Formats: sequence, C-alpha cells, structure tokens
Amino acid sequence: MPGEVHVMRRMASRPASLAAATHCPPCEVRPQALFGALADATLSHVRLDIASVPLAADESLYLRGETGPAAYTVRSGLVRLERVTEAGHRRIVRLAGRGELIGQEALLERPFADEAVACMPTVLCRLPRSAIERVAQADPALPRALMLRWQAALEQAESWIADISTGPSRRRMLKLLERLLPHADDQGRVWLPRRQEIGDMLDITLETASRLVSQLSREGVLASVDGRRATVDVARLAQVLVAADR
Amino acid sequence: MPGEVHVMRRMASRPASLAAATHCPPCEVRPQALFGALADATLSHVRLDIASVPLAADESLYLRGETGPAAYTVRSGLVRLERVTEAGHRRIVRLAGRGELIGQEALLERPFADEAVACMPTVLCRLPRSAIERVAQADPALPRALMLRWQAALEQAESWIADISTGPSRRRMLKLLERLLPHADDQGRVWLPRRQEIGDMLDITLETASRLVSQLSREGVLASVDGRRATVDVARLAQVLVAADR
DNA sequence: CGAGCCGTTGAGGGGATTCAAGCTCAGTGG
DNA sequence: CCACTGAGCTTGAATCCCCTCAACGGCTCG
Repeated sequence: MPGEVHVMRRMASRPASLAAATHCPPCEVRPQALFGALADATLSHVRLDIASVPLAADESLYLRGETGPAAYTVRSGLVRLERVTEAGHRRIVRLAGRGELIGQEALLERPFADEAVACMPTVLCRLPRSAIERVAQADPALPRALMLRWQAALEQAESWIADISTGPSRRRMLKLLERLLPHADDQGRVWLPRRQEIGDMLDITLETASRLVSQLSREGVLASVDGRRATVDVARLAQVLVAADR
Repeated sequence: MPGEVHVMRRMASRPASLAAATHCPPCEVRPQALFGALADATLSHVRLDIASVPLAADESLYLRGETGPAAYTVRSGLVRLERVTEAGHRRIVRLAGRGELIGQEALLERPFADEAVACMPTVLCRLPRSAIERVAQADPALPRALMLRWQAALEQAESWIADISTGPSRRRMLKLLERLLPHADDQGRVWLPRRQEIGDMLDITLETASRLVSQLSREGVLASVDGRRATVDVARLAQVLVAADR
C-alpha cells in the first residue's frame, strides 16, 4: 500500500489567525457561495460575524474527529479533504475549490469526517453555526441551499470513486487532470500536486505518479511543467482518455 | 480494468408495482427512518401518500440521469448504488440497507446521480417530494433530519474511498466484509455478493474476488459459505485485518 | 555547505489481470 | 429421463502493471 504519512505538517494554531470580520455582500465569491442565492435585503439586516481565514499551503484547517462551531466556504485556493488509515496511510477523498462549502457537519454539531488541509495558500470564509441559523430564520430558502451543497459534496465523493479510484493508474491520472482543470488559475495553468499527493489521491506510489507525469509531459498532454504549475492540452487529454478507457 | 457489464437486467416497469399506500406509524423501520425522529402527532394529522415498493433481486429502482418525484427509504433488503464508466465498466459506489435514505436528490429536483439496484428481494418506502414538503411545514425539525441523512451518505461515500477502494485486494475484501456485517440477517449470516459484484465494489476482477473468498474460507474467516450466505468469524476478521493493514 | 525535501529513473519482484479450462446447478426441451 | 445450455464459481498458467528498493540530481534553507 502506498503513501506513508511522514510529513510533519504545520498546524494552524486554532483559532486560526483571522482577518477582520467582514460582511458578505462585497465578497467576490458570493454568487457561487452558500449565501449567493439569498436576497441582499436578507443579508444586510442580519448581523453576520463572518471572518476571513487565511491558510498557508499544507496548513490544516481542522482535524478528523474534532468538533467545531463553523463551516467554511473556499474563497480562493484549494483544500484537500483526507483521512488516514489504521496502517498510517493517507488517502485524499475530495478536493474543494473556490465557492465550495466544507465542514458542513459542524452545522449538525457532528465531528469533522475528514481533515481539511490547504493545497496552496488559501482563503476561506468562516460561517459559524449561529450565523447560519440566524440567516435561516430570516430566509427560508437557506435549508434548500444547504441541501444542494450536501448533494454536490456527495456527488463529488461518488464520482471520486468511479473516476479517481477506478481502473489502471494512467486512467486515474488523466481523470485527476480533468478534475484539476476547473481550478486552473487566470493564466489557465493547473496546479500540479506533489507526487506524494497524487499518490494519496489515486492510491498509487509516488514513483508511479512521477512516471505518469513524465510520460504525459513527453506525450504533450502536459506542457510547461514548472514545479507545481502546468498547462494541459485539453484536446489531447480527451483524446488519450478515450484511448486509455478502452 | 475489471467488470464488463454484461448482465441483461430486468428493469422495474416504472412506476413499480406498488403495495397499497400505508401510513407511517405502524412501519417497522420508522425509528431509524427519516420520519423516525418526528412526533407521532405531527405525522398523524399530515396526509401522507407513502407507498411500499417491492423490488426483486437485480431489479432497478431508478437509473442515473433520470429525474423522479420521490426519494426512498429501505425497509428491508439491500440496495446498491452504481454507475458505469465510459468504457462500460460498472462501479458500485455505495450500499444502502434498512433504514437508509436513497435518491434524496429527487427532493431537490435534481437527476439521480447513480443507478439504484436491489441486491436481494427488497422493500422500500416511497417518499414523494410533496409529502416531504408537507411534513416539513408541519414540523420544522425535518430539514435537520434530512441534512443528517445527507451527511451520513457523504460519510459512507468517503469511507468507501478510504476503505473499499484503497490498498491491496485482500484488505479491501476484509473491509467489505466488515461493512456487510451490520446487514446480516436474523441468523447472523451476511449476504455474499456475486463475485462479479465484489469485483465491481473493489475494482478487481471476478477471478481475484473468487480467489479471495476461497482463501478466506480456508482461513476460517468465512464459514458455511453456501451460495450467497456466509457466517463471518468476527474476531478472526479483526485479527487478519490488522495483519493485512500493516 | 550539508541537510532535508522533492522529483526522476532503473532494476527486480510480486500481486492482480488475462486467458483458459472445467466444475456445479437450474432451467429447458427433445 | 437426460442431454443441452448458460450462468456462476473455481483454479491454473502466463503476462503485465505497479510496487519496492535503490541511487542520484536539483533545490531551498538553516
């Protein structure tokens, strides 16, 4: 089994250093975020103590098993949700990017199911349970918005099984690239995980991950691989994907 | 990649043949089911058109991509949630047993994310969206109950990744047995899937699944394997699990 | 500049797949 | 009645993909 967890990781000194509490309306991700569907009027007359939480790369937001008083929306960056097996192997079970909600179990007063770690410098909005409840009282549309988030998370987890965890390693890698595409930066460059992280997502060893990245670079699917950034030839990706999937 | 889908499966002529509509209170699974937490008083004065849906083994309840007007609670039996890859390989992503809620996406008017198929003769309660909405109006505790279901499904999907889809095939098989244990019948016998189904759950071939079952029988982890029923030596299972997990 | 992390590549071994044969059992029809 | 069939399961042999172990280079940082 691949993926010994051997990285000693800096932890967020919880409560993480918060930027000044802000109101929601000026937020750049509001349209996609939890409160995006709600009327401005609702939000403006509800007192919200929503804080901005910055996270360094590889910094942990919360641990599996902890209970916390807040859920989070990813404002920028990328978060991985992972757990560790009894044998000490890490497995990444989901990724959450801009606009996605994580740690929703806190709203039910249940312990976090996974550890949440920033893949890169990341900023989140902290949504305390109390704030959510207050908004829910003011606007009955919130429960539905929350359920839609839950369903989205469920669908992502299930497709992680069918895409990322199924078939030969090459297919899994290609499916992972497909999934990283939407999180590309403004120059269209996707974030390439460390080889070890790729391994923890695909359940392969870091050596196999490295060989796959090299091979895909040679084939031109990946271009200008510099460190953790790369451009993906989307057409070629689709092409080799159907070939690998047969 | 394992698991060609080659079984021509009988489909439920939808709408499936329904037993007479019943009220919830006398239901044997109500305590664990969606309406279990709600007051009897609430349920008795809300008109519910909840129907009992029987399903034969390998009969499909709904297909991926379909939209439907109802979610379902498993009253007895076992349901598998599966999808098929572009290459035509099946992958089972979740199991739902007695008391569990499936097809919740219908409550949001979203298409079903997976196909739901009965593993054995199964009975479900059909919960139309309209009924859920009426109950929600009468009892404000329902949204929370629903969210708890969503969270449970999400946690099951994520642990399916970490348990069933991670590590060597032997470990996956043992984890699968662990997960079948709670669904054992009244004589403590677990349902053993077909070898092909095991393959579709663990992403291995049916031959490998067969070898694993044979090996575990020889080792005494599985006993009295007759057809699709077997007893599991729980102590020995735990024992070989820690051994395999190292 | 040495230490540690990250990535790459090679060689060898092992676990899972592939291909194949043969078995049991239920259903079917001559 | 019994061959005939097809589905499901098992087992063997050969192949291949991925893991393991190992060595090495680039890079950052103390």
